[in-house]
Amino acid sequence: MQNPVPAASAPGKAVMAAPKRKLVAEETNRRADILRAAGRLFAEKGYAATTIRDIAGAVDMQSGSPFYHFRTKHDMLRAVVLEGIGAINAAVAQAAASGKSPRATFEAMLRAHLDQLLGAEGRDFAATLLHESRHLDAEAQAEVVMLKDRYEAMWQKTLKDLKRAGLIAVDSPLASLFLLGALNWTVQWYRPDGGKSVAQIARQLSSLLLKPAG
Amino acid sequence: MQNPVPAASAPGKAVMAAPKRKLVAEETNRRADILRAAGRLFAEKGYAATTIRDIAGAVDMQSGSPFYHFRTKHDMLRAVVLEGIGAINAAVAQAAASGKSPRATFEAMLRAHLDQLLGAEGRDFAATLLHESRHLDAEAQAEVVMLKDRYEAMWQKTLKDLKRAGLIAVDSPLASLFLLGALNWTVQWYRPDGGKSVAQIARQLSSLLLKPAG
DNA sequence: CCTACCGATCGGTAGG
DNA sequence: CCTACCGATCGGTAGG
Repeated sequence: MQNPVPAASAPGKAVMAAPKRKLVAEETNRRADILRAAGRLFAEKGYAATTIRDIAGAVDMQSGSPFYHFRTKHDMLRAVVLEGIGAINAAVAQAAASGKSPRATFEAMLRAHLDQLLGAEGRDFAATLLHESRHLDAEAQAEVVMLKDRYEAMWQKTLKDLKRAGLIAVDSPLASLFLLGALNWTVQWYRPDGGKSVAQIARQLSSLLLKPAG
Repeated sequence: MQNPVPAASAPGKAVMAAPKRKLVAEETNRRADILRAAGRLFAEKGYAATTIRDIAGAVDMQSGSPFYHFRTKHDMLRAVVLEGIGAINAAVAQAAASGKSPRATFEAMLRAHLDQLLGAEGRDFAATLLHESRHLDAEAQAEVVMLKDRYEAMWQKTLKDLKRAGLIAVDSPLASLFLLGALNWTVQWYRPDGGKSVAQIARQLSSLLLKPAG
């Protein structure tokens, strides 16, 4: 949304069509490069301790150049955080709609959430979402809160399904918060080269909360 | 440990004893004031976004004066974080040694942990411990990791006791991590003026994890 | 603990 | 997207 097409590539004659398309794609990639680098640095050092020069250097730009793609540093944070919650929401919603049994659906949702938090593609966006959202301005924070509420409601609904199926004793909102806490805390201790896979962690959490099968 | 007695209060004659003692007490209080203010600001805005001028202003000092009590901003962070983990450790260890039944001991430990995280006296130190420790240097981080490991071992032992008493199905290290995640995540959603008290939260988490009584 | 200050660094911009 | 730059702010210090 920010400078999707720079002023430099103003509309030209028909002969310009091909180069223009390529330019747009390159610019989009550059923007995505900056976002990935910003996400990694925000996750590693925190938003306030990350400088524009850090981000620019990570994508081999000069310090003023990121501002061609983003208006402010704050806009980068906003984009990273929204990417984080968007990816988690999409992944877990897909798992929730898989049409399997309540227990299998629940485990698929746990896996999806953990994949986003711990997997290489999503973890920097997720960590920034979890730890740096307070640096957003009030408007962006309200946006994030709305998306978070929607996300938590999805888990609340899943707990109700599990209760109805007799697989869980309590489906209070508090139970959702405990569950999300156990999930989100994994970013503090999970190591990719540790003994446990994401699928194993999901299964153990499931078996801790649900009644034994059969 | 940092400037416990400033050079200004060098040993004098006997007549100096009383004023000197008072001076020391005042200086100690000033240091504690700074630490509380730093904890609050670190918890609210994060370490990197908090300036020495913020902290000095919060205790009505000029911007250079905190350095009379602390060598660097980093030393303040270290002191805040160590105060945080020290207080949690002490509170939960006391609950663990209460000599009650396994279930009652467990609930007392949950309450103690949550009191430190959510209560007015400890929450800023605890939040700084949980969210800002990454800004510590390697040496201080190792110190914190050691204390954290000791703390987690205490919970691990408690889970083993519960297992032995037949109150819990699984006492793996992973279960400890899930439990601590559910506990530590409360700082993200708990509101003092919300509907639930710390004791209620502790009881609900206990009943979610333990088998029904009797 | 204050006054007065310093060098370094920061987010952002004008003009190309 | 780079060059060159600006005003603001930062952690920290010397001297009292």
